[in-house]
Amino acid sequence: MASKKFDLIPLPFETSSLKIWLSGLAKRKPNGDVVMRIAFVHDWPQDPGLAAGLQERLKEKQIIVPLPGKIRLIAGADTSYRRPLQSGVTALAVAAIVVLSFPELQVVEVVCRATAAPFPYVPGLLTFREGPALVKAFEELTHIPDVVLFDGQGLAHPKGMGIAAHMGILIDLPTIGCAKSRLCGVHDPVPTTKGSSVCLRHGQEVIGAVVRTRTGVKPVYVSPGHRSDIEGSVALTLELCRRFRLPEPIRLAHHAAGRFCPKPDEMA
DNA sequence: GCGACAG
DNA sequence: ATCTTGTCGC
Repeated sequence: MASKKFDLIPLPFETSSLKIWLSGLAKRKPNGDVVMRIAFVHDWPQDPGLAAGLQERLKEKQIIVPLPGKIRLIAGADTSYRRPLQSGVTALAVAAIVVLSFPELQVVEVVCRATAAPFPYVPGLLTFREGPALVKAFEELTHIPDVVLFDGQGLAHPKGMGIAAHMGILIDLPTIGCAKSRLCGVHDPVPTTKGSSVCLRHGQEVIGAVVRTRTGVKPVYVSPGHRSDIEGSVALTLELCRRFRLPEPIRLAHHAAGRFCPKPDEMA
């Protein structure tokens, strides 16, 4: 459940179960709880070829547009792994989603869920390893964020369908990809001062930006996922980097996923 | 054929 | 990502 490092606060404004229920992005669980609804549901292929094919079909649904003008809730999502209790068994993926108020950045909600992760890590197919756990976590979220940040690429992916883009289409919300290293694309050297950024290109197309979030510290790779654009993604990412290299939502999600201890009965 | 390669 | 303690530096 919630990581005890955080103090969950009540929202200082109107965002309730009623609101998400009316938005159409919610569903009611058997136990009565109103939580987020996954807008696009699909099976998780175990075959790399089918996975790549699915990315191409999802690409047609991707929309690159400016972020919403009013942002009150921002979420960060991250996944950690835990070695199986017995060797030779499938690894466990632990997904965490932390919702923060914006611009205060107070923790509003934390959800952690674990699932088996049979799909191996393959560059370009990261979503098929982390996606199942992330979807399970999103289905328990009781607050609908205005934008979600992921620890990986969005548009800056060989097929333009990095984990931020893929998940954005599944939850039908604005998303941003913020990766710690490069997957593809080329770029000029990034000025060493905080706030500097250069374009990340793939051929003649600009697919994202390399952003210096801390002076003298390795830059991060930012690219829009779904319903967001490059400029807005870079600007918001910088606003979310208060004292560290990574934006606060992702840092907190990373921490939450790492310390979560799943009980035997709460994994798929 | 030889590298590169999110987490 | 994960296996892992201490340690160098701002």
